[in-house]
Amino acid sequence: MKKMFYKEIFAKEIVQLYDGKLDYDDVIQRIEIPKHESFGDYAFPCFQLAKFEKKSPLHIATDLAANLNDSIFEKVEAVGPYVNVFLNKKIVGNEVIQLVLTQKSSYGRSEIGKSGAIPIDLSSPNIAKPFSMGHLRSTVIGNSVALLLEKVGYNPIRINHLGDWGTQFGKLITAYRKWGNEKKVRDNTIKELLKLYVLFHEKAALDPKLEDEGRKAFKELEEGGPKAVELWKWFREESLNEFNRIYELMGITFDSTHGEAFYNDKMQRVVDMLEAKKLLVESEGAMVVELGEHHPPCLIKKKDGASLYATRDLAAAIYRYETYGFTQSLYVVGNEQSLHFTQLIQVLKKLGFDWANHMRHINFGMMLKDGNKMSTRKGKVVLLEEVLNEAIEIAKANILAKNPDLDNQREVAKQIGVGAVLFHDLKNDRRNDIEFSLEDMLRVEGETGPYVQYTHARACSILRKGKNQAEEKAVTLDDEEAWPIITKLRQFPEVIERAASEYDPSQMAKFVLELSRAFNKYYGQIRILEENTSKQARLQLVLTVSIVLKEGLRLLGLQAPEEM
RNA sequence: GCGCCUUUAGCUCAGUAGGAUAGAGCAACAGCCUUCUAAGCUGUGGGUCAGAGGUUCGAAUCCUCUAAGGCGCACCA
Repeated sequence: MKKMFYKEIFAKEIVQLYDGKLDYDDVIQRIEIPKHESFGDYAFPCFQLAKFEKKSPLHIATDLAANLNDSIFEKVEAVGPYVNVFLNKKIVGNEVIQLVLTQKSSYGRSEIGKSGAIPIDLSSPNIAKPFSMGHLRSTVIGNSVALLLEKVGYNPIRINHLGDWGTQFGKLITAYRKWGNEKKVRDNTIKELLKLYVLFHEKAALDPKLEDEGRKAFKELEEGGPKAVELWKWFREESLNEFNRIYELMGITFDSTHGEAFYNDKMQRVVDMLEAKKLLVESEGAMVVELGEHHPPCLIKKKDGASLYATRDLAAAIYRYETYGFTQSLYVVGNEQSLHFTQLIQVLKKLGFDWANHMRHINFGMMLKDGNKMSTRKGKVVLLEEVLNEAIEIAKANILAKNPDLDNQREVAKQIGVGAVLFHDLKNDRRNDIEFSLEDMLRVEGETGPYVQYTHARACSILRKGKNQAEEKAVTLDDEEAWPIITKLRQFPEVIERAASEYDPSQMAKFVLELSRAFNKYYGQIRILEENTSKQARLQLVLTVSIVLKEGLRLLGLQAPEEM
């Protein structure tokens, strides 16, 4: 992958001027990108040098500025204690544009990951419950993290660790046996099951004995009781049908859908290992692993002998290591489970598995409703499918109003509606809690997915009218107004690297917004299709923007329609 | 009670591993389509960066304390 080393050139020149007295790595770290365009493309603050040079930073800056010269710099100036350099817009602009034009959608790809396998635990909805907004976050963030990691050369393995096991199914089976109606459930599975689940918790609050009954039913299931298993299979299958519809809408696929139940026969081995290492102790009737003063113990077996969340996750972690030989193992799961993952990693380390150090909880904030957690148990859920469909309807209405002759209206409306919802979830730091707001989620103006998609479609429209002249031979662009676009295009590979290494799609979301803004501004200033000597160069710029926007959107899991 | 996290414009958030005048979007107001997609662009107003100390040439950013809010802390996942 060819890279552009403008910053490195700047750093090298400074180091040379100080002839061994400065450390290159130190200098490169200190170089910053100024906030204001008027301060140039890179800046070097001279405060640190003042100490051993025994001169004022202003003095040093002036000296440095006077002695720096490289054809790549258009201007070097000292402003107070800073040395600001301006890159040669023609040379750099041209290099960037040609680079993107040759590499196309692989621009920004790297091999940092060396094909290392990274299983990513994402989405993981609970069977027999509706796909809620909460699971949207895991799905969308996890998918984008996978795409980013793939772009930097890793081999991500998307695992949908379905919540298809556990006491909750005992509860559900109990509820179904007591109050369920087969026909109703058959007609409207998820909604009816949710009703039963909520009902169970309402009744259990009054009659604690129900909880025991639920636990007993789960025990029956875990021991393979045929009637319980039959019900469970039914609930699972119906739920999967519903989930698959949503995944298809969002364009997300998985490499594995081994849910928790898959580990049912793999848990005994974990228990044996723990026992062999004498880590398992009895506490209040349950079997636990003590984790010292700093953490509460990790529950492995309930007093009735049934397994728990941690038991299954331990088995899954080991299975993943043995199956994939991962370089990292990620869990895209909400903040509220951070204790669970620290316990999980601690227990694995106690078992002597060094690879536990490569497990990471990719945590994210909760979707709140009126400042509080949404709880399935209380029936407080917003259904993702309904939100997606509403977003698609809005997109359809917009198309009808703005571009009624558009082909493929259904498909485009889907791309835009889904794009709005996904982007809304990705644009902010994943660790922030987000207050559920249908209004915000369905917005299509401003900092939104549709805004970026629109910008891309706009660029495509110009290219169509430019009759592909952009594809022709290299030419030189000399619009000052294009510089902010060039700057953004240049940063794309760095943004990818950073977003991938920090598992942070929001950086990519911000990037595509900024590139869109830069392009839309340019669009307002320059008449691209005007017949003159600049036309072809401008069209090339437009082409690069469309390539990078499309690729940026793809890395977020969004489609980029060419017309909308 | 213990642990983790959050607090920046009316609202939602950025703020590049401490640096030059704290930025966007939304909302409000005022402009821009006979000419490349107005899901766009331009402009105006709006801030004691929760509060108090400290470290530093320099703090929204690091440290300490205080306040408010959230999440977690044994047989749910």
